[in-house]
Amino acid sequence: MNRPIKVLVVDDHDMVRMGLVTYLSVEEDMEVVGEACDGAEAIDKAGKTFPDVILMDLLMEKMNGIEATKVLAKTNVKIIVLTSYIDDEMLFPVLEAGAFSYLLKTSSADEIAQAIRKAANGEPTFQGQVTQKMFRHMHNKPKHDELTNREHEVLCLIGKGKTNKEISEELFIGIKTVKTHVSHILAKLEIEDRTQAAIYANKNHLV
Amino acid sequence: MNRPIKVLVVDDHDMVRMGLVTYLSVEEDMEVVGEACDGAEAIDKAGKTFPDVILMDLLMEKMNGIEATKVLAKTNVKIIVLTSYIDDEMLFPVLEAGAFSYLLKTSSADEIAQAIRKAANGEPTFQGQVTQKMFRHMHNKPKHDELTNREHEVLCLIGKGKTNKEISEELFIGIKTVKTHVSHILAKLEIEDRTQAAIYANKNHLV
DNA sequence: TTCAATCTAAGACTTGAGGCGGAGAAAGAT
DNA sequence: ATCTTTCTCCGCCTCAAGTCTTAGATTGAA
Repeated sequence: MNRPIKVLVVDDHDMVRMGLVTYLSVEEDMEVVGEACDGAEAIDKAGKTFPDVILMDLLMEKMNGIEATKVLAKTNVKIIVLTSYIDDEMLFPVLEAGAFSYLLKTSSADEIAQAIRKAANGEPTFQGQVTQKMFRHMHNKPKHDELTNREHEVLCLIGKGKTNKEISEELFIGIKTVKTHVSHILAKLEIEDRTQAAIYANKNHLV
Repeated sequence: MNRPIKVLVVDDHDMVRMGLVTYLSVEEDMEVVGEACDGAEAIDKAGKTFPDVILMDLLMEKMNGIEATKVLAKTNVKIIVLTSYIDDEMLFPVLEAGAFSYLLKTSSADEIAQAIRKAANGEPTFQGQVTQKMFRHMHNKPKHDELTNREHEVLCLIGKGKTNKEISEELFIGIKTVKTHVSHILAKLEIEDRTQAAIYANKNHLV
């Protein structure tokens, strides 16, 4: 065996970091070179410690894991997402952002160690339902994927119960423009009115 | 100092248990007497190790934390709920079930140790917004309680995205009547339009 | 019996929402 | 250099939504 695999642990939960560090310390072929509790700190630490693998939590206070992954994936570090549950809203964005593996926090310590070894070797690990979800995602992507950024913003505000006037003020655009966006949203989502749009936004956790 | 506080750690995440155990082992006044990864195992272990305090996760595979709390709270053990986020759907049921303290997993290791000491001493700990939520829960029971049966029915249909006309047909009443109900709903819920009503209905799982 | 709550509904009125069609500007892709 | 996408905005039009006020019928409680 060569040099140990250098691991950076990123999680805003004290105890999760502690658990990971404790376990990984007994594994002889890997070494925790740093810890971070948010995305920004992760980027900072990664620039100093040059890890081979990063264990990354997704939900964190300051900068979330997706943002950090986007930045870090540009280097050659392998990012293993380690999250509490499979959330469609997070899964695909983070995979697109460049995550290399996707594990649930219910994983045993051993499974995590295996995933780290594989990642260092260039093999991704995807837990259970993730593969299925990816498959479904490919063949049946959500309708709101077709929305433009602006339309997405408007839909979010509709989902909060805002009127067109309020939206126009919040986005600094004219009411007419908002109406145009709304019409496009309704057409793309194949629904009839803003009420259904609001329901859609909430059901799909776009709010 | 007397005998150490006996702690039982219940969580289905390997790493969380490991993190807790690691930390608590350096605290001299407490001792982890057992670990469990679901509610059933927790009850079993508690019956054998007689802990003073139980750190309990809520979301677990087999038997969830609420069920386990209901059973265990009947003994004199103090149960500290340790969860990822404040979910109204879980908070009050688990408090009613007999939980003694409520902490977020974002807590520092030190905060958790403090909560354990306090619990052993008979003092509950509630983190941040929990107290506020409890207060609001007590004094501000859901607004839709004031709704009449008919209004409740109408609200549900609004929550499904139906128009007044559709509602009138579904309930075999006139559109004018539906409008009357809608107006009353908006007034009682203190909102402005049916879109907000739809969001309300969905958020409060009235659909 | 009397009173309060609920469900029903009407008329008159205002306004927000949404469709339809057109159009200019900027940015990227080819 | 041209085409496409996206974001911006206009006017015109229709209709659903919502307000306000009033009111009859029923039911159950005081």
